Formats: sequence, C-alpha cells, structure tokens
Amino acid sequence: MDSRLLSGMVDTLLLEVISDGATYGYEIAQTMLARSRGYFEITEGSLYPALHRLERQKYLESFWQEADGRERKYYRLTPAGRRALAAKKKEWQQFVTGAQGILGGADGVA
Amino acid sequence: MDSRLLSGMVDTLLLEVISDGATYGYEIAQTMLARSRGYFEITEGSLYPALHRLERQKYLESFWQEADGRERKYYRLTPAGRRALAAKKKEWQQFVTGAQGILGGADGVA
DNA sequence: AGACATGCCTTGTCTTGTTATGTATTGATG
DNA sequence: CATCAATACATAACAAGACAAGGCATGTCT
Repeated sequence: MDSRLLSGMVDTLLLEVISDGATYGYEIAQTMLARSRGYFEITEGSLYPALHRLERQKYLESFWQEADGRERKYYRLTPAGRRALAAKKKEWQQFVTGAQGILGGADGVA
Repeated sequence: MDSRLLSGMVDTLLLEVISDGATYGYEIAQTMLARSRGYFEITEGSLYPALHRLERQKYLESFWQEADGRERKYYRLTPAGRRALAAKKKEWQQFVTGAQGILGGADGVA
C-alpha cells in the first residue's frame, strides 16, 4: 500500500491499539497487522519513533516489565491520550466524509 | 484539519476533480472546497507543485487557454492518469477498510 | 554452532504539505 | 486615477514523518 496514506494516521492507530490495554512495540505491530487483515505493515522505523513522539506528548506512559524471560517496554494511555484518541478518531471520520464527498462524484451533500 | 492526513491523498483528489473535464488550478481548489463542504482547503503551495508532479508523471497534460480575458493553465487526464486514478481510489478504499478494522475495535472481519 | 524469532533503537534519505513571497491581470470602489 | 480584492500561476525555505537499513541483545530449536 501507499505508505503516504499512513501519514497522520499512525498516531491514531497506535493510540487505538494501546487503548485496549498496556502493550509493547512488537505486539502492537502484530495487532495492527491482524486487525487490518494484513494491510497495515508498520515498520520499526515508523513504529518506535511514533511511540516516543506520543510519549513526549504525554499521550502515553511507558514502563519496562519482564515477561517470558524478556524485558519489554510496555505502553499505556494517559487520560490526555484517551482524549487525544477521541479527537483524532472524530477528525478521521470528518476526513473520510470529506474525501468521499469528492471521490463519490456527488456534491458532498449525499 | 490535520494536514498530515492529506499526505498521499492530494494526488487522488486532484485526479478525481480533473477527471470531470479539463480545469485549472484556481478552479480545482474551489471545487475541492465545495465538494468537501469546506473541509479541504488546499493551499497554493500544495496545489501547484502537486499539479506539476502529476504532469511529470504523465498523469496530466496541460495547455494554456484564454477565458474571460485571462490566461489559464488547463489540465486534463491522460489515459495513464485515468488508470492511476482508478488504482488510487481502490487503494483508498482498502486503506479505509483497514483503518476501520482497527478503529472499529473489531477484528477487522466485520 | 547456526539460524530464526523476538525485542528495542537510530541514522540517513526522500517525499510532501505549509508559510511566505513574488508576479500579473481584471473589476470594483473611492 | 489610485487602491484594494479577487483571480491566477509559481517558487523557496522549512518541517514533519515514513521507510530502508543497520545495530544490538536474548531465547529457542536443531
């Protein structure tokens, strides 16, 4: 798929996946892949910087924890992250509506 | 709106608007605004480079023409542009489906 | 030992949207 | 006539962010 489309959606998708409960990078990538039926293959070069960005913005909190004999960096949403997710989802819906208004060939009123 | 969402969609939107018949930059911006009900405010700094890009890729052809006492640069789709538009629209639909699969909270099968 | 999956991270590169600016014409207003 | 707004095209500097490729480390399986 065209990775450009992902621009601006990565944060929303990440927050959504993490909103189901604390999880970590590797698992997030797998979840996104599964939930989009193999469509969203987020690469590490996008994933980790995005996670750090969201943590800097205080939308995520992280903590290291051992599981299965491995150290993993878990992330969970902050209250601000939850609010940001809601806002981003709304924005996404508006964007889709706007795009369909143009792509649908109609005048956007439909 | 978050301009990042627009990344990668500008080309598709432009091709779609132009597919209705030869038109020019200024009018394209107005059409996008109207058809998205005021949502897509594409600025000149995005619009003109995008048109040039699409012409370089042979998806568009341009020709100058006078109308209302003004010189305007009209664009129309090439056959390749028409094929590209169809492909991009399909990709967009898949992207939306994938995103809804994640945002919907379901497993994407719904 | 070697291969592979798991797991985190960073650097360099490229694309692309935004802001700001420049140029020119037409029509309306003072 | 001068000025301003709308029309119309274009480019340069800047910033954001996705990707490829690379590095590093551990656990498991053969």
